[in-house]
Amino acid sequence: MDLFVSNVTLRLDAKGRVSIPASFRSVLNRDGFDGLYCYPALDRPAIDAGGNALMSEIEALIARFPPYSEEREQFAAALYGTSETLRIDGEGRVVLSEHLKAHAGIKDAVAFVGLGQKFQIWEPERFRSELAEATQKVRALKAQLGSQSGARNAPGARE
Amino acid sequence: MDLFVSNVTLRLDAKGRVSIPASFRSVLNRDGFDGLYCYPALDRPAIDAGGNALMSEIEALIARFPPYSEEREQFAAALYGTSETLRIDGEGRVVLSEHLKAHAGIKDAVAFVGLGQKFQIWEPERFRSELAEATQKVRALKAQLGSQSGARNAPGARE
DNA sequence: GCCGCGTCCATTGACGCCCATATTGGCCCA
DNA sequence: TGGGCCAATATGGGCGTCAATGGACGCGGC
Repeated sequence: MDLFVSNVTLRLDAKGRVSIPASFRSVLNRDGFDGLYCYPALDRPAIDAGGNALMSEIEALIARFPPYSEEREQFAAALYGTSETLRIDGEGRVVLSEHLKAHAGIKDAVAFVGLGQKFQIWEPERFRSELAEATQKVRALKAQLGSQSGARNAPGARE
Repeated sequence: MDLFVSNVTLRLDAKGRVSIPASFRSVLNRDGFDGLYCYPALDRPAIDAGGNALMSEIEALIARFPPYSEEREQFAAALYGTSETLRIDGEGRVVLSEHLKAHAGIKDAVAFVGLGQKFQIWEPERFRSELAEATQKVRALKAQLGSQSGARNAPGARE
């Protein structure tokens, strides 16, 4: 398995530590990255996290803009400038910075959500509502695809 | 055989384990995927399950959206975020998570239903009524088609 | 010093893995 | 063609290991 999938909710202990789910850790290990690369998600109260794959993605995104262009500088600042590399302890735990926790509204528990190439860290309650909203959108798209292609479901549509 | 077909009902044991039908397992083996990829079906109380073929479908669906777009993030959360890869033990059994069981209303038995590229897992009673309803629709459709060409029974129909 | 952080150790509960049994269904042979 | 043998599937249970969590110790730095 080389993708982040599923979601789990785990609690922070008194020292602010939280275990990274074992399945996510194994993906990170395979990816070969010592630590956890993360930054506040651009347009939502969550933390984006991942390893080398995520860093490459960001690099590619920024490389689309010409060097020294305004957009490039802004993207670089927004992504690189706010990112952190968290240390993972012997038990597979990390300590989120105050800045990250504030951005996501995290208090004493977090939800780890697999997104394929990366994963996000949410305050559990906020994730619940986000998920409900997202599910509605997917349903709408599926309905759209279904009506376009007649009785047959389009490839990729859920039943 | 590289498609999931037919349906079987099996019981969960005291530890919540349930055998995957041997015919389904052989398809999964051919597909080359160690484990069972599954997620709650979008608009019905069932669990979608499969191997690499199913994962590719999801991947293709998400790839429609550009990286870092809001839609992509939401789709990834709704699809990858709710997926799980279940481990298959030496006897070909899996343990369904509480979340999955809750979605499908599963208690102590499940019905495995082949759908070609993937299969679904239902609470047996619910599947019976779903099947009855589907049969009605197929009958109605068949009546509409009347004596047209080869309007034989549609695949999956029960007389 | 005191506080924060990093490393190490302990507990407990879940889960993976192994072995045992049964019941089904197919196959072979008379 | 019928009976019985065999194999594979479905199911039950025990046990060891690992993950998640909590806490202790020690080395810095402000």
